[in-house]
Amino acid sequence: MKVADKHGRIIQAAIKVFARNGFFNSRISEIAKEANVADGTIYLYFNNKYDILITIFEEEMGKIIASVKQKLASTEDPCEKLEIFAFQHLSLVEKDRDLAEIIQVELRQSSKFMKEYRNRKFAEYLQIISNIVREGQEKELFRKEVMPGIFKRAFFGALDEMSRFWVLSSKKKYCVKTAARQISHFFLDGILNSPCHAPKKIGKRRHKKKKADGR
Amino acid sequence: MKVADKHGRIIQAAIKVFARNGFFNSRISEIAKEANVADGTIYLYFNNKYDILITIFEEEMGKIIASVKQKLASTEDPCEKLEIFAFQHLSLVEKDRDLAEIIQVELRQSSKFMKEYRNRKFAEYLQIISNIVREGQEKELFRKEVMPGIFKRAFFGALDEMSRFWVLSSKKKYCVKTAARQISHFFLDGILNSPCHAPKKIGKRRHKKKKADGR
Amino acid sequence: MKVADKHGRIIQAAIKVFARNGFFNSRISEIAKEANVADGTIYLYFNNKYDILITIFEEEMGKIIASVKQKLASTEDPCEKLEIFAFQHLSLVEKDRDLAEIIQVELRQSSKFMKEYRNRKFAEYLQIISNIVREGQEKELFRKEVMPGIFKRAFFGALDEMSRFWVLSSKKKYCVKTAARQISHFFLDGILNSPCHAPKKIGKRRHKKKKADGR
Amino acid sequence: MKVADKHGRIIQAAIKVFARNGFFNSRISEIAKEANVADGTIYLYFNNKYDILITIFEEEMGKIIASVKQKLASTEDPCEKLEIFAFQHLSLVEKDRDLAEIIQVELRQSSKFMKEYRNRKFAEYLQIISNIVREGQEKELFRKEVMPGIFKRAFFGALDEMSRFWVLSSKKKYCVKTAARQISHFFLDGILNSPCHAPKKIGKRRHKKKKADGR
DNA sequence: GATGAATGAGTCTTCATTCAT
DNA sequence: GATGAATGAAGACTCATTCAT
Repeated sequence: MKVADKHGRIIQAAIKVFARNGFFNSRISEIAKEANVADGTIYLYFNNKYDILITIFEEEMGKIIASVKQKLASTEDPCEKLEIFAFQHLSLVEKDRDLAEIIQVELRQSSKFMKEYRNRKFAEYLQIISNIVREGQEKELFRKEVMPGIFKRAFFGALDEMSRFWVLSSKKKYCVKTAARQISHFFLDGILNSPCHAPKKIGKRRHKKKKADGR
Repeated sequence: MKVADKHGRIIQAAIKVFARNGFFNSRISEIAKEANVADGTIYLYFNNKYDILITIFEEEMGKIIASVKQKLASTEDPCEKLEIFAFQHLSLVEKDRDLAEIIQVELRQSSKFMKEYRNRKFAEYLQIISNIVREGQEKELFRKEVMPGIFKRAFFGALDEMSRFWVLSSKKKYCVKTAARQISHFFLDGILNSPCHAPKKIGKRRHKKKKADGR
Repeated sequence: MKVADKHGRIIQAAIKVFARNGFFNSRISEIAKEANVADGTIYLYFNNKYDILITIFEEEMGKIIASVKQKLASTEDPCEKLEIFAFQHLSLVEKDRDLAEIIQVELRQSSKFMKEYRNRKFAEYLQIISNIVREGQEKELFRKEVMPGIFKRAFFGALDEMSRFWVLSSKKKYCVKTAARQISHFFLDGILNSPCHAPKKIGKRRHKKKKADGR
Repeated sequence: MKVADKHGRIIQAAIKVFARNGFFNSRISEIAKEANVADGTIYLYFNNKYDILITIFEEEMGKIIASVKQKLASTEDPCEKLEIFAFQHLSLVEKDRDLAEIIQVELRQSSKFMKEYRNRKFAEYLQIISNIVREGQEKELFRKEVMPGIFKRAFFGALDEMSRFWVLSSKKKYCVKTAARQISHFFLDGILNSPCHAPKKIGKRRHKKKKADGR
């Protein structure tokens, strides 16, 4: 029960408190109170305040990555995979807003160490996306010009901004499913009505030409 | 000779210092030193440390919005507009990394006030994107199913994450032009090689069908 | 061995320091040093510097009032009571100069809150005097024209000024007993050599008449 | 006109501001504003903030002493003189509450310098009272046992406390004339109903005897 | 292991005072 | 003389961390 796992209780309390106040405006004493633990006890489990933040990231991101990877295993289709990724990402945000807020907001604090640390751990998550892209390109489903290194960021960024919307606004205009579908379709099909899809160099102003030919 | 404009000097110094250390790890005295000004002088121009952050956002976002809007006026084509927006956004990030870092990272601090404040000012910027989308839809260039409220976030998020890459990594693998073009093309054309573009309800798994029809 | 009662130690230290420098010229760090306590420890027991002052007043005035009331219980004679009050008041000042100085001087700081606060607590002390007067009037020992509301202030003021003399001058020309006796006699018998004591309206210039009748 | 006498304007402004906030809570800039003068200008007329306080005391006490002495010259009767003194003192307080508040409250700040300084200047005022007493004793109007050094403080203290009542309470239950008369009568006649006024050693419990002889 | 009272380093902010104009 | 922008010293208060129990 709640009594035993102090480590876990502290982490959960910290997630709640950090999400509520932000890392810098959170007090160790507040976390201790929330966890029903003495202030000093926290230092039996963590080196310092910052270490709690790192640990949250480490443990929770690990879970997330594992979970997403597992879900993706259900299909071979890169298109589907992208949509599944989008759906999973947004679902997680919806399910655990506090955690999402911390990963979204608090972990962007620009402590040099954090920046690098986060990047390393984070790269793993982004990698999932670029792997899907490469897979799609190998299967000749996705265009070769698409640069996976750019795509992974763009795709993640789109989801991330969408979830920030939820995290910060607390009212949810769109349902997760709709959002996940819309976003993955943006990236799969684009938003153009009926583009001419002859393979072309990305970077040539194709749609300008369209305009020229009468549209 | 000391430059007269203390307000401006303090803002510039603060941008530099906040970018270097983060808001909470920055000291007023450091900003003062950087601005060649006495500590107390800062309080002649700003109410408190936080006020400096707000002011940076207010003034600089104002400039950015104005600048972007002006650039967009050069064309009528919504497709081009998106690419221009992307290019402008990324260029600004490249030109003033410190400022970009602050807007990217520091302004996400979760002070409840900031969250709301930032959102308000920020909405203006996002609005530019959704207006382009609506314009494109009116001209029947963009699909009707695209929800501008989702698109604006997805598009901005893609650019934002891309620029975080620059801000945080400090090495730049891709040039701005390439990135801007790639990203706007993701959203215009999608990444699929030769999709079937009969208008369809977004939400129906179109690419699933493709799979079904033999691909 | 360090004494356990930190609250008490801080109060005593503060009395000493406030008396030495005045409230506004006293530093928390000085009080902490005097109390053999860390600066921060003070804030475990008091909300702020001002709160220490308030607490001193509250606690010590409580003791004083209780002590005086107890001493007064030893007699029924209002005349004696006045002298006892005078003696007690001056004795207390003599015994604890630092405390007396604070009550005398520092608590007159004109913070609007303090003014009112002090008055409330203080009224209790003055009340003791006016009650003695009313008692004396009921026993027909004291003249009916005497207004207890004025008398209490006059009597207290006389003692108060006398003690300021001690507090500020640090040399004591008169012994407490003498001063207490003189002052209570001023108020009981007046200073006139052989006045005509037919009951009269206070406010009629009695001593003028005397002059008229040949003196 | 208001324009010319900056010294006077600053003094008047300071009296108002010090009375409102207390010395330590008053800002030079507030005084400057009240006096319609630049902050720096104050330092053309005064050495520092403290110097303003001293000057207020010096100049205003001078005026008060002169004024009181003049009024006292109108009679030879020590009894009358005491009542005149009381009336004058209380009238002054009523006329200029701000000034009274400062002299009452602010000048009691326990800066060592102020304490001594105030005492010196103040002694002059108290001297007036003890001189009246000595005069009365020489004329055999007042008892010889009365110690002028104690009396002057007691009498002044009574008036002083009475005026604090006005200064702090802002409502005035008793009129100045009544208060002045009551207080001077306390000291002239005492408050006993019909004391036996055979000259006696002050210090012998006379009123005890009364009780003994049947009252 | 657990506690929470105690610590004291660290910083924002104020404001009397100065001085170039 | 007058100004008021600029200065920078100083201090109340906070809070992460420690350690005796």
